[in-house]
Amino acid sequence: MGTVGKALDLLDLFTRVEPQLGLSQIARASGLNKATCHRLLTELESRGLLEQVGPAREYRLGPAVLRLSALREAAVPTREAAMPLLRRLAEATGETAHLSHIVAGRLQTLAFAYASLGGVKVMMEDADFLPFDATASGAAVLAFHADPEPLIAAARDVEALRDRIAVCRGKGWAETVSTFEKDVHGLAVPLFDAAGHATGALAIAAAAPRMTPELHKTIAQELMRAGAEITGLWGGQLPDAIARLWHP
Amino acid sequence: MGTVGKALDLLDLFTRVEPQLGLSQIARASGLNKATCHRLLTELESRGLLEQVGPAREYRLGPAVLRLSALREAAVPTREAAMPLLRRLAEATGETAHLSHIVAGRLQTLAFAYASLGGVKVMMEDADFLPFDATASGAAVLAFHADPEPLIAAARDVEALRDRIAVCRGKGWAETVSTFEKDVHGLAVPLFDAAGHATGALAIAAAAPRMTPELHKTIAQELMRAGAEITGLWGGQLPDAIARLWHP
DNA sequence: ACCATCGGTTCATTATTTGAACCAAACGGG
DNA sequence: CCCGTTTGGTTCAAATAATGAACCGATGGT
Repeated sequence: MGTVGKALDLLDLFTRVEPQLGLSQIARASGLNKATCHRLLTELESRGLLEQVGPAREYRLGPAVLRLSALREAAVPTREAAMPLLRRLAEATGETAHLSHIVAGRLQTLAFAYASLGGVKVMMEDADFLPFDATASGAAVLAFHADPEPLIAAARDVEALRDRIAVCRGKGWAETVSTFEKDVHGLAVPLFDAAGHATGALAIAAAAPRMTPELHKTIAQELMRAGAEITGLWGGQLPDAIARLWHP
Repeated sequence: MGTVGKALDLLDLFTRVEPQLGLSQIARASGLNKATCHRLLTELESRGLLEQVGPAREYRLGPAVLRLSALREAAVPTREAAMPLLRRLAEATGETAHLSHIVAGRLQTLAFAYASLGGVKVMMEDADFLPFDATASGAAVLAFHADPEPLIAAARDVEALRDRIAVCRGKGWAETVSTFEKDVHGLAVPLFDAAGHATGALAIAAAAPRMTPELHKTIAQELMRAGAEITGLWGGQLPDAIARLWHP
C-alpha cells in the first residue's frame, strides 16, 4: 500500500459520529506521523476532498465528494435505479428495506426505505458498514461471493456465519434473528453482477415480535422478486442455482 | 504537488461525457507514464473510489464516492438544506434556479431546480464546472471572494469579467446576457461563509426573450432574499456592503 | 507561572515513486 | 493469414519524493 492508499484511508476516519477531526487526532487514529498526516491532509484538501473549518482548523469531508457522487450516479445509477423497487418492497412487506453493497471488502449501506404506515419500525443510518457475521445481508453476499474465504475468516463469529451461509446457499435467502440489533429479524437475498457473483444484498429488517410464518413467507417471496429485478437493473446475471431457487 | 495529488487529479478525467476510461487513455490524458498511472489507478480502486469493469477493464468512478457524499451531507447538509429554497426561488421567478460553489479553485454546480410550469426552460447539468468569465455566478463569487485575483487572471475574457465584477460590487448582483449560452439571461448573487467571504453563488438562468424590466426586478429581489437565507443556513455572514445593498 | 496540548514546520535520512523497455493478448486491415 | 498497431499490465535500476524526530509559537487549563 503506497502513499495514495494511506491518504485515502484517512477519509475513513470521518464518520457520522465524528465528522470533524483535528490534526493530532487524525495522526493518533491513523498511526501516522503528524507531519506525514499534515501533508496528506493538505493534499486531500487541495482537491476539495476535505476542507478545513473553524478557528480550531479541524478537517471534515469536502464538497468535491458531492460532485464525484453525482457523476457516479449519472454514469451508473445504482442507487437511483433501485430506489423505487426498494420503496415498493418496504410497502409490500410493511417493514424496513435496505440495500447494501461490497466496497473494498466491506459491506456498505447504499440506501434504505421505510414502510409509510405502521407503528414500530427498524431505523437505519446511511453510509454505514454492516458486519458480515451479524447480518442477514452479510451471509447472503458471502454465500455467492466470488472469493468469500478471506472475508469469512476475518469475521468475529466465523461458525455462525458459516452456518448462515450454508442455509442461504440451500434456500436462496439468509436469515438472522436479534444478532445485529435486539428484536430485529433480518431476511436478505444476494444481488449479482454480470459474472453471476454476489456483490450486494437486499434485505428486510423486521420487528421481531411482529414476525409470523405468513409474514416470513411474504417477505421471502418479495425479496426474491425484487432481488431478481434489481440484479437485472444493475446489469447482473442470476446464477443457475439461484434462478432455480427463486423461480421454481 | 505530491503523489496523492496526482492520483486525485485522475478522478477529474471522468466526466459525464466520458464516464469510463481505459488505462492508455488515462495515461495520455494525464501526461503520466502508463506504469505510474496503473499504480495510482490500482490504489484508487483498492479503496473503492474507482472500479474496473467489463472485458476491456476500463475504469470508472466507484461506489465509495456515494458513501463519502452521504457522510458529507449528513455532516454538512449544504445541498439538502438549500434545496427547498432553491425550488421556491424557481417557482417564484418561473425560471431555472441553480446553486454553485467554489471547490479547489473551480466553480462547481451543486444543485438546480426548474420551475414546475411554463414553456421554455434553461436546462442544466449537475456536477459541471462553470467558467468564471461567462457566467453571472462566476462574477458574483469573485466580486466578494477572499482572494479573487489569481482566479480572475486565469480567466479567458479578463476584461469583461472585471466589468461584471465591478457591477456586482456596486449593485449586489451580477448579470450576463447570452455569454455562456445563447438566449440565456443570467442573474446571480454571491453566498458567504462565516468570515464574510463569498464561496458560492445563487443564480437564475432565464430565457432571454422573456426578460422584461418587471421580471428582472422580481428576479433580483428574490435572489437577494434567498441569498441571504441560504447564507444564513450555511452559517455564513453577509458583509456590511452587501447587507446595505440587499436590505435597503 | 506552569505544563500539556494544539496546529504546523524543518530537514537529514530513507523508502517509494518513476518510466523506458518489455510482455502477451486483441484488433484491424491488406 | 499475417503483420502492424493497439490494448492492459509488469519489471527494475535510477531518481525523487515521503518520512518522522525535533522544533516552534499559540492556546487553554490548573
